[in-house]
Amino acid sequence: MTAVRPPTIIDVARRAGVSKSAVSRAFTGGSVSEDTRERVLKAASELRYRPSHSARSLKTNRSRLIGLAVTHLDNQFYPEVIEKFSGRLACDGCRVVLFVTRGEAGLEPMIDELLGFGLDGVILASSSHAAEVAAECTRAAMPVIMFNNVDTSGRLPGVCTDNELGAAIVADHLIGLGHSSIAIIEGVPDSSTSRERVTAFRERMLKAGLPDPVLRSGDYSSQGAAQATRELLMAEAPPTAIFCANDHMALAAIETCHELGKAPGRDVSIAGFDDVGIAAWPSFSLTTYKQPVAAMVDACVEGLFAEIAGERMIGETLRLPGELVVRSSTGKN
Amino acid sequence: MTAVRPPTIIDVARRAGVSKSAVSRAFTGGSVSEDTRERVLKAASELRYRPSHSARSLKTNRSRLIGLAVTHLDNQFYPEVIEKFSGRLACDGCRVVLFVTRGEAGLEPMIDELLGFGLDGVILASSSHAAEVAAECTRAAMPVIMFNNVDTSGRLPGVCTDNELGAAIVADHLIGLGHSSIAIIEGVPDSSTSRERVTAFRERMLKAGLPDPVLRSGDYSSQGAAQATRELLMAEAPPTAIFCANDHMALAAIETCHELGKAPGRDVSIAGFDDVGIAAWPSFSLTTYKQPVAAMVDACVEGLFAEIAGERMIGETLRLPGELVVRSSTGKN
DNA sequence: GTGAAAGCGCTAACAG
DNA sequence: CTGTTAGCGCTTTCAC
Repeated sequence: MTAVRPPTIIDVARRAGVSKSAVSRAFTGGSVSEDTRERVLKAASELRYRPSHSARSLKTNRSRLIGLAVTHLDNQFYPEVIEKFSGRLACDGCRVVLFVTRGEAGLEPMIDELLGFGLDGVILASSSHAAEVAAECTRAAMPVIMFNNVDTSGRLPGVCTDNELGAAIVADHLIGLGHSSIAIIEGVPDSSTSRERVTAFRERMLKAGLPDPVLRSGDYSSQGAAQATRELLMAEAPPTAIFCANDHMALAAIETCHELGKAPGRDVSIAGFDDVGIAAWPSFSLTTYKQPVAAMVDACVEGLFAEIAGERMIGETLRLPGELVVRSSTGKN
Repeated sequence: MTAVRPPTIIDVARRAGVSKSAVSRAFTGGSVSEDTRERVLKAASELRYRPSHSARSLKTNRSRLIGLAVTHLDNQFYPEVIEKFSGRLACDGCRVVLFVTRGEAGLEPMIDELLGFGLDGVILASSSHAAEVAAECTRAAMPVIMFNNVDTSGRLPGVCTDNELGAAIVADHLIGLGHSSIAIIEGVPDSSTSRERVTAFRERMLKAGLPDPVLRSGDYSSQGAAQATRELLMAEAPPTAIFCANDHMALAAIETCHELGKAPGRDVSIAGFDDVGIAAWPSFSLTTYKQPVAAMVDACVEGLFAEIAGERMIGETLRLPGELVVRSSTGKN
C-alpha cells in the first residue's frame, strides 16, 4: 500500500482544466468566472482537496494561529477564558494554540516555543513572568497583547477589568454591611491584578476611616487561601469579613469556613473577584465582582488583530468595568 | 520605518560564512563539525534567528501541531484533560490546537477546520458526533485517536477508562452499603461513556437481584442533572442512592439535594464518575470512580504518534482501570 | 563534513 | 478573467 499523498493544487487544476492560479483564486476569493469557480470546486471536492496550510502560511506569512498562554487551569476562570477566546477567534477563522505555563518552571523555554510556532500573535493571560515574555516577543516582532494582566515595564497593549473600581465597589459593599474588621487575602504578589485589587480595596477602607486591613497571601492557590483563612479565623480577634483577590481563593476560603464551623455570610463574610461559574452554585453563593469576560475577549482580539495589522488600537491598557454580584456569602455584621 | 522582516536561514549562512545546508543541519541535528555548529549558532543568536515554522512544515510535512477537540469546558474534567495533554505533548515538542465544540451546532464546519490547519493528528475528546468527525478524518488520511469515547462505527483507536468495570465497582459499593432502590442519571444518550457506565451499573444491580433502576437523563449538563435529581427525590418513593454518569452531574445532584433539604451521604447517597478536582472539596466530598487521566493521556499520545508514524499500536480501544474513591457523599442506607 | 540545487504547495505580481 | 512565472524559507538528496 503506497501512502496516498494528498492532492495538491496542481491535481485540482489539471482535473478542472484550468491553471493553478485559477484554483488558488477560487479558494481565496479572487476574481474568477462563475463557470471556472464551479469547475474548480467540483474537481476539488471530488479529489477531497484542501489547500495546504503550511504552503499557504509560507506564502502569506499568516498562519491564523494565535497563541494563548495561561496558568492554573484549575482556576475555573481560565477555562472560561479559553472557551471564549476559542469561540471568538474561530469567528475570524483563527485557532488557539495553547501554552499552559506550569508554575514558575518552564517559562524560559516556553518563550522559544511561543516564537517558534509561526503564530500570528500571542495573548498573554498567564499571570506571571509576563514582562519577560512580553519583552522577548516585542524583540521578535511578534504581536502580543496582555489579558487580565498589565505590562508594568514596557508599553504593551492589554485588556483587563477595572480592578481598582471593582475592588473599591466590593469594599463599599462590605463596609455598607457594617464590617470594619476586614482582612484581605492577596494573590501572587507580583501579579498586577492582585496588586491593583488589594491596593484599591485598602485605600477605600482607609478613606472610610477604617483600620488598615490585615493582609495575607493566598498565592492565587486553593491551599494558600485555605491556609490564610485558617490563620485569619483562628486569630484572637478574627476579621468579620474577608476579601479574596479572586474567586478561586474565595471558594477555598468558604470551604475552610465550613471546616472551622463558621457559616459564610453569617459568622464571616467572604467576597471574591471574577464571578466564576461555581461561584453561583448554592453551596457557595459567593458575592463577587464579575469580570466582563466576553467584552474583554472581544476587545482583546480586536486589539491583537490591530497589532497584527501593524496598527495599534489600544493605547496601553484598556480597563473595562465589571459588575458587583451580591450573593449570600456576604451579610450584615 | 520599514518592517524589519525576520532573518532567514540565508542571513545566518552568510553571517556564519557557511551554506544554507550547514545552517539547516546545525538546527536539525544533522552532522556538522563542532566548529561549524558553533559559528552557526552564534550567528543565529546574534541575528535572533528562528527557523520558519511554515517553511519547515512545508518541507517535512510535519507541523508538530496536534488538534484537540473537546466539549463542555465547564465540566472540570476537560480542563484537566487539556492541561495534561498540553504538558504531555510539550514533552515531545508538540502543541495543542484547541477545538471547542459548542454543543450540537458548528460541528460540521469544524471538521473542515480540523483538517485544514495542517495538524499532524487529532485527538477527539468531544463527546458527541465523534463518529462523523472520525470518518471524515480517516478519509482525509488524518491520524486520529479517540479519548474517553469509543468509536462505535469504524475501527478507530481510542483510549478510555474501563467504564463497565468502574460502573460495576460503584454499583457494588452502593449495594454493599445496603441500597436497593438506586436511580441512575445518565449523560448524553448516544455517548459511549454514558452508555457503557449505565449498562454495566444496571447489569450489576440486576445480577444482585435488585429491581431495575429508574433511569433519568441529565444530558451531561448541570441543569439536566439538577432537574433529574429534583424529579427523582420528589417522587413518591424516592431512591436512596443516585449514580450519576459523571462528576459534573453528580456535583449538580448534590447541590440539588441541599436545595431540597436532603443531606448527601445521609438522606440520599450520590456517586459520580471521573474524580474531578472539585469532587474532593469538603462541601461535596463526592464518592466517585477516578479516571486514570495521566495514564490515559500518555497512552493516547503514544497511540496517536504511532498512527502518525504509520503504525498502529492500539487495536481498537484501550480500556484502562481506574479506582474507586470513597468519600462521604455515599453512606449506609 | 560540506555546498549546490531541486523542490515542498501555494500566492501574487505581471502580462495578456 | 486567465495563465505564466517567480519565489516564500526550508530540508534533503547528490556530488564532492
